[in-house]
Amino acid sequence: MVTYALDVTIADPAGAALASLAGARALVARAPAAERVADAVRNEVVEGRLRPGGRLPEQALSHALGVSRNTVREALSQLVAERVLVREPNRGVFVAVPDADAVRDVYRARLLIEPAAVREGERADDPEAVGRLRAAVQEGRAAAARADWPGVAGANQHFHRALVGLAGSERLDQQMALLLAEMRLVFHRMSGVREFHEPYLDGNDAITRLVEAGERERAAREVASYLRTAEAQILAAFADL
Amino acid sequence: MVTYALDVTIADPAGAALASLAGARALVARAPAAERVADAVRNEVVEGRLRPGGRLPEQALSHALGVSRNTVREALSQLVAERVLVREPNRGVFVAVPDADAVRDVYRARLLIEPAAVREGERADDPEAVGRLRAAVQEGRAAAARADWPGVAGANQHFHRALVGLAGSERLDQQMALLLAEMRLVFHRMSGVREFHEPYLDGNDAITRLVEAGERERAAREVASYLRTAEAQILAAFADL
DNA sequence: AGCGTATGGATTGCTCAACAATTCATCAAG
DNA sequence: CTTGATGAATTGTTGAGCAATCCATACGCT
Repeated sequence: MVTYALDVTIADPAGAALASLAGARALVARAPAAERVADAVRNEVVEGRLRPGGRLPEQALSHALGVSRNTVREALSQLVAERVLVREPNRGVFVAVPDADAVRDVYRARLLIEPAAVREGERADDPEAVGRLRAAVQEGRAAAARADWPGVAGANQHFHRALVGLAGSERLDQQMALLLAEMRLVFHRMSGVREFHEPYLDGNDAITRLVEAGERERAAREVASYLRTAEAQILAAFADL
Repeated sequence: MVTYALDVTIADPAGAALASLAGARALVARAPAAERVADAVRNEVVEGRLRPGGRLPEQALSHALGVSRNTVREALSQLVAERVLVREPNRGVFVAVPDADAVRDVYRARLLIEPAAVREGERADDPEAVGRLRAAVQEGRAAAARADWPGVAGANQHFHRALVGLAGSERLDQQMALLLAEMRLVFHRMSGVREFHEPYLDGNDAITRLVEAGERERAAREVASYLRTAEAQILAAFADL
């Protein structure tokens, strides 16, 4: 091992081979505790095991996850910043309960970003990026075949992440991940996840084909109309609750 | 005081008037300590008093700001999530040093969001939203007249926030605030802030006039070309450093 | 019953002190 | 001039503790 590292150094005086190991640092140093707690809680929330409006007492989490209350606190703060949780001063943090306004706001953002990513994205003809679209479509079909409706919902989210991925911006990807996490909270307030997501399987396929064919303008319009009907449908479901 | 609250309740049984006070909660409960620390540090950074690459030892901050190290830690985590700071495990947190890749990534995001907001924003003909554009233009001119170049840079940022404000989405506004904070770090790595921002005073004015005239398509194109030249200029400045 | 007021427990917000693990500079040795 | 040891400084994380706040309950009065 030591010998091997030495060889590499000698064979490559400029150190380029060593530089390629820089990314490995993330692997050797395990994720900080607060990060892991945040991931765990976020998972429980988006997976629906913690209901919107539900409370997250610090001590309970501390005990359940085997970390100190301070660490829990750090994790919760991060999730509040992500809008997954809401903090009410001196009362605690709760799973966010998105209202109709939140839905409208999220869709206003998505309606700007997603069609634009399809229309002008720098990676819209990069086979790898487009491949992720196709993969998400197939993932959705497979889940539907198994009658795995949460799986269909997940695939749908992957599809929309792949759409934004066409833009080729890490920062946009990250932002979209937040918006989609919020959307999962919205879905958990609605019933009938199946009826909601199923019709979009074909739509996603159609959009993917358009992108693959380089018909970006038409694909973008399709995405926009997709989003508009989804928003209307969700708002309608919210109206009677 | 008590009597007054009582009167309101009686005069408005539905509680609509009380609902309007919900926002006041934020005023009665002062901002949490971690938040204030984060704001303070972020200010120092974007104001340029803390140089990119500079280190932020926890103990020093704790002592300087009169809060515990735990609180400092919470604030730093938040700023890391905002990409203003970077954490190197077991080494500390540092002011981020954006590289050319970061610049490209930020501009890819801005180039999608800003023109789209101008072209399709739901508030693009709302006088209040458009007024903020005009206000930012005047702020910039006033600052230039005083030879206050950091002021010009600030006004420029206000202008771009106002552009995104045309979309009418809180979440997009917030995202743009992060992108612009990162841009300030970029500027602090460059010299000649004056030469950089001054030419855009007229450009902003022109864009504002187009928006005011309802020429949204042309305004959007103008914004896009604005962003492209700015990016090229910044990347050129980065090339020789 | 209806309404204002204690009272006490539970929880949050924050601090302080401690300790293992890690990094880094220094310095000695090969 | 690299290797290894030594030690100081800093981070990561824990635990205990306390004031402030909230909330449910009980109490008292009308």
